[in-house]
Amino acid sequence: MSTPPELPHPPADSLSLSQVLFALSDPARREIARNLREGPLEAAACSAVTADVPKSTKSHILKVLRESGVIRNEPNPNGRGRLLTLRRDDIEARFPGLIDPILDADLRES
Amino acid sequence: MSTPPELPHPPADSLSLSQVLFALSDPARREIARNLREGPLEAAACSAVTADVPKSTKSHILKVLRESGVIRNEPNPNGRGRLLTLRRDDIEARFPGLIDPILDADLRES
DNA sequence: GTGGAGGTTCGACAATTTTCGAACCAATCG
DNA sequence: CGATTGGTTCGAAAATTGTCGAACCTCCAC
Repeated sequence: MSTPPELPHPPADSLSLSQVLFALSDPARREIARNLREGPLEAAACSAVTADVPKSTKSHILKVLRESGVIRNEPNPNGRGRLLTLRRDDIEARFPGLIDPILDADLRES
Repeated sequence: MSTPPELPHPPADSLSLSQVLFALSDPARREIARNLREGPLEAAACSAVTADVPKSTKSHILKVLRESGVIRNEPNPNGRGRLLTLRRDDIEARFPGLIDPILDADLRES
């Protein structure tokens, strides 16, 4: 019956700044967001997290990003696995100018 | 001899994005930063935190902000108590465009 | 169907963060 | 000199986060 893993996402107009900043305050989570800048990716293809971390941990990382509204995580329409999308427009609409400086900054982070 | 409560501050060129974002991911801490936008303030005059919170707690809040490099906390040159300053230029130099959207956003935060 | 591969959830435990009282410190005012 | 004001530091206890194995689910491929 019900298409199962349809995970909950916060609506675009109720994103919380605290949650977004918190989610992006972690390098690993930020790296994923940065991976999605050029477009959606299959979860399995996310570098740096593809790394040597147990899948339950990876799943938790994605959960924080999803629940904060930073990414969307949905079943891959055409293909297997899940598709991750940066919710750039939603974030930009609610917190104009916020997302780019954050993702740009990592390029020169120590 | 040494003027005592000279608290340590991270140098401008070594601010960590993770630490800055984390510090600003908390509404109370963000509110203080916002209070300092128009210029330095005596610590005792910080609204919202002047609120009903024990001083040790308030001091801890300031510590997180200071150690992340968001604010400077120094003895008040002319006057009693301490002077808080937003390290706007330092943050801007290291993470261009980051600070304003964050502080602006609170105006419309739920 | 059976067997992965890909992924979520749950529970437990470790690690970090928060909160707050108590002790302490420095400067100012009587 | 006290005493008061404004503030930091230190524990310790509470709350939140992070990590990871085990169990489970689901879509393919065979």
